[in-house]
Amino acid sequence: MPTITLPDGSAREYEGPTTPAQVAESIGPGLAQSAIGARVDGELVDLQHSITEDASIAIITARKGESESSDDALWLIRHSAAHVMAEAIERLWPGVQLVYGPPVDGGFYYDMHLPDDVKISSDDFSRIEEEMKSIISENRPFTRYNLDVTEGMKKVEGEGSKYKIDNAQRAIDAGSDELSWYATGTPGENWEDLCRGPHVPATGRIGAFKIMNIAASYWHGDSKSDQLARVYGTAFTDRKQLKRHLHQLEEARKRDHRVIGKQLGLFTIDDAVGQGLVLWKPAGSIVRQELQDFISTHTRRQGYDQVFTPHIGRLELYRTSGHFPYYQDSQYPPIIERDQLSTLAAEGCTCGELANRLETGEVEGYLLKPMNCPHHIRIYASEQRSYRDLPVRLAEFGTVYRHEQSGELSGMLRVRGFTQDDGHLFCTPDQIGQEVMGCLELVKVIFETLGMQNYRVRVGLRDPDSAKYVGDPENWALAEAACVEAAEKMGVDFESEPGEAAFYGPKIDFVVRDAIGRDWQLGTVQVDYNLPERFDLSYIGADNAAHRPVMIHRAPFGSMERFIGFLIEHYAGAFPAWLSPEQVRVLPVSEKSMDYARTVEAKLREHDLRAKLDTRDERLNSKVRAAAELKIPYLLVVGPRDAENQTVSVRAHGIEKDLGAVGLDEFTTALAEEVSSRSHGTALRQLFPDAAPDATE
RNA sequence: GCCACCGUAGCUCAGUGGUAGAGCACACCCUUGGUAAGGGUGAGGUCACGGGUUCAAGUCCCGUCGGUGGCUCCA
Repeated sequence: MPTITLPDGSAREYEGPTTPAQVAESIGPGLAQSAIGARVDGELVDLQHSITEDASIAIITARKGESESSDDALWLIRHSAAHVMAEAIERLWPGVQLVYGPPVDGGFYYDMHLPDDVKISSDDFSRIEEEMKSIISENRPFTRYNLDVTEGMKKVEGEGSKYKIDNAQRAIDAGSDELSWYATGTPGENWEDLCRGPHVPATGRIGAFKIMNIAASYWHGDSKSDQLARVYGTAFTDRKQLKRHLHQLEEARKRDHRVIGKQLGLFTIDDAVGQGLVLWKPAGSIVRQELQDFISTHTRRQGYDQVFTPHIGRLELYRTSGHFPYYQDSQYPPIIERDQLSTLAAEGCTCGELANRLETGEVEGYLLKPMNCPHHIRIYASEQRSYRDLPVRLAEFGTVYRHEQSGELSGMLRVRGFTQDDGHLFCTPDQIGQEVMGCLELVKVIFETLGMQNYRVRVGLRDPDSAKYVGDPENWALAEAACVEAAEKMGVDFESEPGEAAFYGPKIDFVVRDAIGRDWQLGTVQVDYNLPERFDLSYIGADNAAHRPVMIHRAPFGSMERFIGFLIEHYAGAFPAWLSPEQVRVLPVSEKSMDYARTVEAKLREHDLRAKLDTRDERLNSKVRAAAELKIPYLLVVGPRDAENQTVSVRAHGIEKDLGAVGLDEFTTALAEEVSSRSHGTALRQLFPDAAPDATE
């Protein structure tokens, strides 16, 4: 006689074993009809799941129309849609071997191994969808049945798919004492798949779906293993939700930094220069320079010293640091002097030998620097250091080059040449805590100014069972505690991830998500015991003996390329005035007002504002439109009335109307103040308190 | 790097093996205007590159380069 507790706390008793379906039925026919699954004691299950003991239960329903379905509901629908898609594809292309088909963020996919003569392309999507529609319209029940491990393995092995055998074996290895199948219909008659479930009660409950994309994947995520085809789709309770989802995807694509970067003339990547090498156009350079100035102001306040170092360094330097040859694959090849090359060529040296000799140091060369730390380390080592000098904090916007795999390159977010807001701190072990804290404070100040709230913090700690780490365990414990404490004090949510530390020390990473849903690591703070050792760094302690300093690497924003790529998407190109390439544009109503317009422009420039004048022979409508598309924060319309009164008629980005006229001096002062305080929309709020305060966000 | 798809004017994109297209942007002319495209005229092309098939290739085939998405990688 199980007692079932509902989410509202009420309890019901049932005769003998029951199911979520029966529970829903007993509550009401409406609920029974819209139920698609349940959580029993927190576990997601089928409606037919057998409940034999007291349990708490929450019925999962598919909400229609405007209200959004819960994550659980979408998970069930998408997982079930993956099955339907797999069945459809198997019908269309017999011989396809299914591998694995889970729901994911925003949809689902199914990995499959295609016979050699089968290729699925986006042209086939409508056929797949038609087939799926027919399966859905048959409204066949998802029917689960279980076999014990022996029987189950016998069945899977009999069917002979190595992928399914592997899946079954993994389930058993993970501790399952039985294997389960889901048939869409009657087991033995209809299509079925090895699957742990759960699913919606019947195919008809998949309200709306769409095949989105096809891509390749590797079996077990191993690039040396079988290549699989991955078909992506998405599914919702009904068409309305699907339509809204597709619309959101379209809107998100408009924020894509590559699209906006082109529209606003911020940057370009030119094949004539090279893959993954960003050319900052004048407008983008302004954004970058402003941001660098901003960051520099704060690092100076934190006691950093600015340094500059060259773009290349001797190979020996990187042999010492260990970067060469360990990361050779992702470095541009070494630069070897011409004389040396000719000598080697004359000796008949092969490429393989050359590589060997470069590695051993018999042949010397230069490396396009993959990291700034060795250069900074040599600056530290250039003087004798006392404990009184520590921490030494060196900062540089240092450009590094990494030969990333071509398939990885993506706009400004993954490039081959990039400038890190790099810094290296050399300190005593007991200074680590305060220094890590300082790094996080900097991040916090800058993210707050930029209005960035949607970032995650990851604290990478060592795996206690692994021996791959350098440095003594006591120091590690100290450094890890410092990182965790700093993250806690920063007051943001963070995840501790054991095993994610670098081999040389724990780290804190900042992760953001781009317009199309991909995660990117921006900044990082890393404690390092390794490099001071490798470079034999020291300082003289109070005891007059030499001691080893600890290094902290920190690039709180990662690279200027990635950070600004992300920032473009964050603002959808509508930068706050202080960052905006063009802060204010003057629009004369007609040529007759051109003289006054020039006075206005000159006045703005006197206040160091980035102002431009639209001199085109166009109507005002056209000038407003052009400026609005460039997302310029402030537009000043000037006509005869304004000339007479020494006023400007203001329009602000995001507010699609004339806000009214204010005195030229008044406007200029207010905007100059907004810019110098790096605030967002203060001039607008000051001059036009009635205008929507958040409209420029 | 792997797989799939894509590459046509500065940009966004049409284009059925048979004369290379549109809109925007650009130049010039008309227009002198008060808040998201005033009108006209014109210029602009090695259809990514290299081979091949064909009487004929932007279109079909092969290769190379580049881009996009995913996978893998990321000190």
